Amino acid sequence: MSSRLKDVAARAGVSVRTVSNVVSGSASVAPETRERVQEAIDELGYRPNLAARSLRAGRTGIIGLAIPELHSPYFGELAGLLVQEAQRRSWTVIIDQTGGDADAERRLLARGGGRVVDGLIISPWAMDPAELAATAPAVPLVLLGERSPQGAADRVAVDNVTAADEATGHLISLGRRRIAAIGLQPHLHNGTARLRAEGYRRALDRAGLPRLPEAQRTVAALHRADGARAMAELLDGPTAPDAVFAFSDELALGALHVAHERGLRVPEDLAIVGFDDIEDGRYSHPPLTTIAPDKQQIAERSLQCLADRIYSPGNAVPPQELTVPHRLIRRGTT
Amino acid sequence: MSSRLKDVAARAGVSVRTVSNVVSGSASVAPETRERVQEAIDELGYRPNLAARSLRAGRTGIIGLAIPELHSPYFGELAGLLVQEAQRRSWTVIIDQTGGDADAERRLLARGGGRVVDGLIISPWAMDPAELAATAPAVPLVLLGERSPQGAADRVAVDNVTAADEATGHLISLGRRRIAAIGLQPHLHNGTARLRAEGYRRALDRAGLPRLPEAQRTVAALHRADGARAMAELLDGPTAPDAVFAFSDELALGALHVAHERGLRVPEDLAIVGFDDIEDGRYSHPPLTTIAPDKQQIAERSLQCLADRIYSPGNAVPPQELTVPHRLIRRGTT
DNA sequence: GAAGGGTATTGCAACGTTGCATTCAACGAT
DNA sequence: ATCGTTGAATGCAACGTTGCAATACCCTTC
Repeated sequence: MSSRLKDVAARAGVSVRTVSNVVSGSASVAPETRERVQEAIDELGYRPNLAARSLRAGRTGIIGLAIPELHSPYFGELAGLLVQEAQRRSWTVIIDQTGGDADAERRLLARGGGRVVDGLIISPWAMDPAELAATAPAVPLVLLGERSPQGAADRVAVDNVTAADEATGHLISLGRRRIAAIGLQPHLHNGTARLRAEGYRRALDRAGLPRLPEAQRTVAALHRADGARAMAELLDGPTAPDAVFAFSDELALGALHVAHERGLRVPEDLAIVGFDDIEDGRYSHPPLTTIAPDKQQIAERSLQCLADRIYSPGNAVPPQELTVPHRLIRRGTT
Repeated sequence: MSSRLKDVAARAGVSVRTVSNVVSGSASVAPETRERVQEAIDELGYRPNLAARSLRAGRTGIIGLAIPELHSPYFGELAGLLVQEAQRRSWTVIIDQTGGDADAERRLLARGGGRVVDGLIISPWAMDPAELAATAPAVPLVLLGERSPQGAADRVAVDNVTAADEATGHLISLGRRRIAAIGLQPHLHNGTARLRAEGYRRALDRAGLPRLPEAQRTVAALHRADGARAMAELLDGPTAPDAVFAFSDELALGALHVAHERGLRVPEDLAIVGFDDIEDGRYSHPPLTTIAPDKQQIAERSLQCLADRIYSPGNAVPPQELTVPHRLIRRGTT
């Protein structure tokens, strides 16, 4: 059933080493020998044993990708791009779902040391960045979207503060004055929400608009349901907003849903800006204005970082902070 | 940097084998020895080398999952469930994106023989089922949603014909008479679209409604854009439909989008039923009526199949065809 | 005090592959 | 004819782990 170099060698009447040479193509092999070996390989259906290869080479050709949720459109799209980009480099991707669970993230880092993977791309969510830095695994690490504390690892992200500032500024420029924010997550160590909140406040301050605490809504997660809940709370509150900046497109879509339910016209009565540029947002009714991070670049540069560290561990540069571009895409909700 | 059993053994002053015993916990070790070894492990930060373990054990603890697109909500949600379920069984999942590309699917099956993976779950798309059966890899295989030709592998799917029949029947029961179908894919070997079309036609026949060729729209892919295009063609055609059965929720959402654009009221002027029950559909405006496959069961039973074949290759039963339940979820579009 | 049974520890070998060094043959140049 | 060079094929060893079998030791029992 499972044939080895040895079996092929026996069948072709050559040594194990020669078969290995044919398979790898590294050394020179006489044409007729090569042909004979190839025949034996085909007949036996030989496939190299990657565990043995990895053991020998000290590398697996596998990288790990850890994201909170695969089923969320943003991470789904990003994972798709990363896998695609990894294939280009003939890497295989192991995907892990941490589910916003700190334990799962810890387990993952621990396994990173187990050297199943040559490198790790992680989008931290629940784990304390300081702990993350301390537990740094035995393999090269790239952080997505999270500022690592003392530069423990390479990091790829958009400029969240500026992006949120732009989103809010866009609403202000449309004449909106009661601008709510949906998506604060003070309970999580993940800094993304904090940065976006900072950008939101900065834009308000610059325009001389008051920061209303009740207009800044905390959410448990970034799903549509959370956005819907927050929107309902806002509309039931003392001062209904005339615009909303949601920290993710999913939140925005949830908010949009509630706005429709309540009979509000979008964007006339309520303008909405999201964040992520997921595909759904292009097909919502009306289509969603959003901040679009350059996901393709996130994927490319993350893998570039990993490749540099995996293949040239010698000339290790200090951890880098890479900022990928973003842009405001104006659609129907503003 | 990378410590081995040998290093730990040297430090703790015991043999390599004893360290291995401590790590695996299989044999009995004296408490004080265990403690001494554990200290050495902690100090050196020892992590087992999984390549070596796999080589020894003949198993990797990794299973492969091949889906056409990670970024599509349906596959994203399904992948999430599968990964979660795999974690429960302490398996790691490698995800591969075939992109509806037959070559990618072939490459994957070939690699399956490379024994990086102990088993493979594949959602075939572009590959000819007959070829798929012929190329059966060296590892256990589970097919998602595809009827394998001569029962070459286990298969997990919903009853597509019946489900499509129910969806169409639902529209008929609402009094609709000009019911279009969006999602035919005669160019693909993937049988899913064909089965859903069959169910659609069966329902029409039973109700004595004519099968209008121009009401059965072919699509290139199952995305919103394809649904939008097909809907536009239908509305520009000679007889505008009063209902649409879309073979996926994404198609349905694209169609819904165009319906809004054209000023049609949904469901009054146009009723829509989708297929998949993706999360977006619950938050569209109005929420989407759809056929919901039991994704949790798809995940559970696929992995159960794999586990059976991986751990008990001896008592190999013939390939099974598992049908998972589905149900019609009525929401706002009908 | 010898025999028997259990516990704790160990050495050897093997999983399948590839790097290194070596061998052997053939050929062209001197 | 001899030497050096190149091409082709090979054997040995090692990657880090664990199964198997063997050993050494202590304790109980008659």
